[in-house]
Order: sequence, then structure tokens, then C-alpha cells
Amino acid sequence: MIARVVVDVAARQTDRPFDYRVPEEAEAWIEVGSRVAVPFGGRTVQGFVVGFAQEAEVEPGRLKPIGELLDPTPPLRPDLIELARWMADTYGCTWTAAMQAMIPAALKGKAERMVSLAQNPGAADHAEAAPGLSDALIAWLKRYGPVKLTTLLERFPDEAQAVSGALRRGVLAESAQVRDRLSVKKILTVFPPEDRAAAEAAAAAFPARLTKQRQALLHMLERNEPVPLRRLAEESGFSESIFRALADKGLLSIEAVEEDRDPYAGRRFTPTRPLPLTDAQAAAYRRIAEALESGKPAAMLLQGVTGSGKTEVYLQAIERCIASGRQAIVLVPEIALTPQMVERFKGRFGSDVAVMHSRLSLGERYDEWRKVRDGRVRVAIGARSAVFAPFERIGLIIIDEEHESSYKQEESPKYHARDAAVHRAGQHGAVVVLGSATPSLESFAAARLAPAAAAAESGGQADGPAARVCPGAALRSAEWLPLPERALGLPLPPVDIVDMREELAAGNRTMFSRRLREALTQRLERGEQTVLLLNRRGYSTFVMCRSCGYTAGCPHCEIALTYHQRSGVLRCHYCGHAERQPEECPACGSPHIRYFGTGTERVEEELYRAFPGIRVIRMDVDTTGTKGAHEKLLSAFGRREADVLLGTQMVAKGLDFPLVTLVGVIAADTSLHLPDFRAAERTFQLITQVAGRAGRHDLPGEVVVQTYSPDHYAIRAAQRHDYDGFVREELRARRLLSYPPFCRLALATLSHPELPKLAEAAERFAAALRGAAASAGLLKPLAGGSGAALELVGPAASPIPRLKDRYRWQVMIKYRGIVDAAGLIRQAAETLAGDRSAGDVQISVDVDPQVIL
DNA sequence: AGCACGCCGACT
DNA sequence: GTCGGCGTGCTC
Repeated sequence: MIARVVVDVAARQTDRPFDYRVPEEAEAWIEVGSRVAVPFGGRTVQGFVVGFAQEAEVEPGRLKPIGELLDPTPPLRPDLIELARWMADTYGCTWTAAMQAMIPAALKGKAERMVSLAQNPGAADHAEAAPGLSDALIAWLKRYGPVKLTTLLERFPDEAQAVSGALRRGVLAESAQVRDRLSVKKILTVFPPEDRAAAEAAAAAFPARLTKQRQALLHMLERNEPVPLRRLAEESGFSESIFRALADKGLLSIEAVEEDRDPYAGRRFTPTRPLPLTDAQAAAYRRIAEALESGKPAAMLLQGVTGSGKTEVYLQAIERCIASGRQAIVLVPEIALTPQMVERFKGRFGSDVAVMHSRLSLGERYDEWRKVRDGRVRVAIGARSAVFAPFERIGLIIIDEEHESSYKQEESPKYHARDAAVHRAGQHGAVVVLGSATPSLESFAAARLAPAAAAAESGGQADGPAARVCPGAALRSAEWLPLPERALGLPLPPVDIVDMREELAAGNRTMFSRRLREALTQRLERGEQTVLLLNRRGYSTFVMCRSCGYTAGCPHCEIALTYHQRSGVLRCHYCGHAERQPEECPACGSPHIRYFGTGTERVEEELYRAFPGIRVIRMDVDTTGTKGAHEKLLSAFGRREADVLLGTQMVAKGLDFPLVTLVGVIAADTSLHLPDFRAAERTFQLITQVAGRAGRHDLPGEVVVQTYSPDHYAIRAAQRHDYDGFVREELRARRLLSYPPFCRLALATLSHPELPKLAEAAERFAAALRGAAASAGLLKPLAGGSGAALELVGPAASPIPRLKDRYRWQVMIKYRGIVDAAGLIRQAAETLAGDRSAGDVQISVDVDPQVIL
């Protein structure tokens, strides 16, 4: 039997299956999805089995055997292997990178090169046989046996060459070992005797001096169930050695048993029952249930205003799904995966839920993942990567807050979880439910424009604007399920727009408008709480010398440094570079340094100044860096230990505190004027989301939005809670400028340490791309017509023109219809690489980029 | 990516 | 004459 293996080597050239002979004893165990260690080019690497064949594609002489099967149960399944292939094709990443993204980090073991002294019976001592190696090194190897090559070289850096020579001459022996980064946690557990009668008899016959052993045995006989050794010792008062002695006599058995690290151990979740549904909820639930029943893949857009009870629909749909013997996945944005959220799912489904997110430790994540793989749970809830939960028969995939850009992974593999979910649903005949109060324009297009386009097409008019929508890599169309009302019948809070230009004209130079100041004062008097949003961290956004105009920039990136007052440093938010705040201008020596722009740190300071005695909790990347900090801050706010929760967009999602009656947006313009075609969409979503935090319970809420652009349609529409109105305007703009959802984008970014070399490479790359597109007959304007079309934009400097000492240029592809964008970019990259002078140019691909910046 | 093979300068 | 520099090419 031949296994086709994709090895874990991050290179384009090796990203394909290699054939290996399967040893006979492994035949019964090896499957598509198995993880194996294989010899590859003179070393051992790990890889995944992606298929089998009767005959190898290379001559049998070159075939090597699989080294080792690394897991008793395959970590991947055939559907995930295929999904990884689809990701590689769609997003231009490697197959192996996509597969690596699907398994927990604990399994990403690398093969270690181990070194030891070769057995050399002829030589009197090793120093004689190994010239060049120091006595100290030889003694060390003798003492510690096979050691990692890297460890050896770290300890004896001067002898690297001698070691490599010794390895070549066979004086030192080398072996390879693939080791996981973590093993299953095992716990010593005492089992009751198999032969109870014999044990009782033995206990009766114990001599008097062994009273402790006798009593301990009787205790265990009474317990009569497996008990962890440590706990048994604690509860019985006998030491562990007493039980070990009994085990030595064969009266009890002690075994190491696998144990899960349960991140929610000891936490009690209040069980909840299904709530009665409103008419709209019931209608949505019915449609989802029907789709589940049919067993055919389907996508649904559940569009419900904040507080409309989307979660209850999810919960009941999941119940329906698991009752029919299938499993369900729930995706939520990472920052929304709060204890409040987990509680709702644990409360309904108890121990049937696995929770997967980045705040868990390596071991906890591994254990939650194993619960899924081993079929011990039927529901998985987690961030983006939970879309890869290794369930066997998926019935339902829910994507909550589907418009969130965090569903797109920003590092390779740059996949979009929404599209990966739709593809996976296709494999399983599952239903995807996209939930949001403010759906992305892509999902709106899939639910509202695509069906209209299909209808027009069947009516013979294939050329309308709706015919040109391209919602995503996998999402084509969806059924629309609206929830227009809040479940408790509460009104949405009124939104007040404050024109900050008028504040300035009236002589108010602070960052708080009179309206916001008054509202905040009122809340302080009444003992109610406030959420303040400012989408920018740090103290000030740029630092400028008033004498000469010098601005502090990052030496590695072409970007302004942000001043962080508490730590007294200027920091680059892109590469992390930090330097001390200057006392005087580094360019002209003038002491007149001014800090412009406002971040959360500065707002906090101003709050203390403007409202003496106010209690503020600031929540941003800087205050939530440590494990559990996020939850700690939120629960402190929940206990009324602060009057104001101030933060970046992480305060906008999913929070539900009954005493919050005021929400303030300090500067809506922060996100509105970014050079990104989604800036208006983001701003509308952010204001709508954060507004939804106010007045969710008995007390009515209100929202104050401060802006210098009070007439912008995104802000006006947010004020009216008017999603449809916003989308109408936004679609008009997108169509005019040819942006999603009327086309798709793929961004190729080239980088190089030297600008002239980069510029030249970028030109040649763009020319190669244009050539490839033209010969495929795709290069034609997007405006008008239908069918596949493609336009190139650039090459031009990237919005971040330099990052980590590399200049960056980009080429954007806009396209619609059936176009293999990732393939075209790869083709052009290969053309460029074939050219000798290309040098150190790196090319990265981002298909369906969510952030153009 | 690694690692071996292979062809040119500075040392035992 | 050998060691070792890193350019090119392959890994079942």
C-alpha cells in the first residue's frame, strides 16, 4: 500500500503529496488525515496522509517507508483534508499551512535532531576517535546520552563545525524524533480490587501491625469506584504510600488515567430552558429547522436588531440539530467570547459543549479539541478556527456577528471563516446561519440581491446591476430571515449626534461636548453606568515639534509613533518598536513638543480631571494583555466598581449590563475617514453595536455620538437605526467605484529592503500579472456587461509604505465571475522568481482582504 | 525550508 | 593539498 503524504515543510516547491510505502503493521491503522513522521531529504519531518494509491508515481526504488504513525486517532478527517486543499486554492496559501491551521498547537511537533556518541569499540576513548571535539563536550554527551542538536550547539557554540564534521565521519551518531509539544495529562487513579471477596478476606487476615493498610483497603472497598490517588489520600487521611503498598500486594490497582484539563472546572452554570419565541423568532427557527430536515446545504442570514433574541434562535436550532444526531459549531468573534456568552451555551447544553479560544492554555485547548474529535461533545463554540472542529456529521454552523472583520485571518493562511464554513457546510449537507444586526454588504448581497439577480436571469434579463454581485469565495446566496423587533419589546435608544465644530465655535475646547458632559453628570448622580467608546489606544496619535515640524516616526516602518503616557514611551502600533519620549526635538533641539490626536489613555486622564471622583475602567489592548484581564475588568464593571467603562471597539460587542443607560462615542470620525473602502460600513456597524449596549433592561438608554461629520450618511443612518437606508447609500458608492460586493478583491503585496529594487520588481510583477490575465481573456472593464472580468490597480506604494525595515508596494486585482485570482498571482510570482535579479522580493497574497490598510 | 552536492579562496 | 565558503537543486 502506498500513502500520499503532504509534508510539513513551508515551501511552495514541496507543497504536494509525496509517495511512501506503508509498513504492513500500520496498514490497519493509517487513514486519510493520519499524522505521520517520514524521512524526507535526509531528515525526518511530519506530514499528513492525504490519500492512498495502489502504485507509486515514482519508481519503486526511490520509495521510502513511513517512519511512524504519530497518533492512535487521526487528528484530521478526509473532509478537512479537502477543505485545506480548497483553502490553498482559494487563498493562495500552501496546503500544509492550511492543514496546520486545523490542529491544536500542541500537535505541531517538529522533528528534533538528536546527537549521541557513536559506539566505537575500536577506540580507547572518544577524544582519540573524535579529533576537534573538546573533552568537555564529550563528557557532556557521555553523561546525558542523546541530546538535541540545537541544545548541544547552544552549549558549545565554538564547536559547531567540529560537531558537523564528526557527524559526517560517523564519530557522532544522529537520530530523529518527532515530539509533540505536549502530552495528555495523566493522573494516577486507584481502582477497586477486581476480586472483591479475596480482598475482603485479605483485609480480615492482615496482621495487627498493618492496621493502616487494612483500614485503607476497607475504605477503598467502601468507595468501590476509581478515585484519583491524591484525592483518596486526602479524604481517607492515609498517605499515598499506604495505597501504593496495597497495589504492590495486588489488592488494588493504580493506573495512570488520561484527564482533561477543564477550563470551566468547578464553575456552576445555571441550567436554562428554551424561552418562548416571538413570531419573528419562530418563523426564523422554522425555516432553519426545515433546512436541517432536508439535509441539503443552505445558508441563512438572520438579521436581527440588537436585543432581538438571535441567541435564543441559535440555541433552539442547535437543540434541533443535535436531536437529529448531528453536531453544531458556533463561531463568535474572539472578543465577544465573554463568560456571559459561554454561560448561555453551557447553561443550555451543559457538558455537551467544548469551548475553543485563544485565552485558554495550550493544554486546555488541546483537551477541548479532543472532546470534539472523540465525539464526547456535540456542540463546539469558539473563535474563527473553531470552524475546523473535527466533528463527523455537522448539521449546523452558526456565525454570530458575521460582519466582524476578525473572521478573516490576517496571517497566512488568510482564510475567511464565513466562506470556510459555507464550504464545509457543502461537504456535510449542513446549514450555515449568519447572524448580525448589521450584516456585511457581502452577506446582504447574498441574501437580498443574489436571489433578485437569479430571478431576473430566469426572466431573461441577465444584465442588471444585481447580476454582478459576488458575495464571497464560497457564499453565493442566502435566505433572509429578519427579526425586526427587540424581543422584550423595548425601543432602541435615541441617538444624539453632536457637531463638534459647533462646540469649538461655542468655546468648548475639551473632548467632551456639553451634551455628553451633562448626560454623564446625570448618570453619576443617579448611580447609573456609562460606556464610552474611542477607537484608538494610547495617549496621542502623533508627536510634532512646533519649531521645526519634525514628527516622530518609526525607524522600521513608515508610520507615526503613538505616545503612551503611562509608560512614557513612543510606540509603533505595527511592529512594536518603542523608544523613550523625547525631552526636546531630536531634529532641532527645541523643547516645544506637542502631542496631537486623542487615544483612550488621554480620555481617561481627562475624565478624572473633568469629573473629580469618577471611577473609570479602561479596556484596550494595553490593559487586557494578561490572561483573564478582560474578564476581570468586565466583572468589576458588572459589580458597579466603576461608573464608566472606557475602551476601544472591544467595549462595543455583546456586553449586557442592566445599569448601563448611557453610551458615548467620543469621536466617530476616527474610523470614518480611514483610507479604506469599508470605513463607512465599519463606522455604521460600530455605532450601531455600541448603541445596542444602552438600555437593554428596565432603564431607558440614550446614546451620544460626537463627530465633525454630522451629515455623513453612515452617521445619519446610525442615528435613525436605519440599516436599509445605510446600505442603499453604501451600495451606490460601491457600485460606482467597483468595490465588493460588486466585485471581489485580491491584494498582492511585494516587499524588499531597498526601494528602487522593489519598484522595479513591482512593475515587472504587474506586467506578468496583466499578461497572465490577458491570455486568459479576463482583462476587461468591470463596469457594464456581465460574466468574468478583471481589472488591475497599481502597482503603488502600500498604505503602510514600510514595515519592519521592508518597503511595501501592492497590486490590487478587482474581479468578478470565475477567476482564479490566487492562481494568477502565483503564476506572476513564478515569472518574477524565474528572473535572476528578483533577489529578496517577498510576495504575499490576500484574497478577499478585509482591511485594505 | 533544509540539506547535500559541487566548485573556488585561505590555511594546517 | 585540505577545509569550508555558500550557489544550485532536490526531497517520495
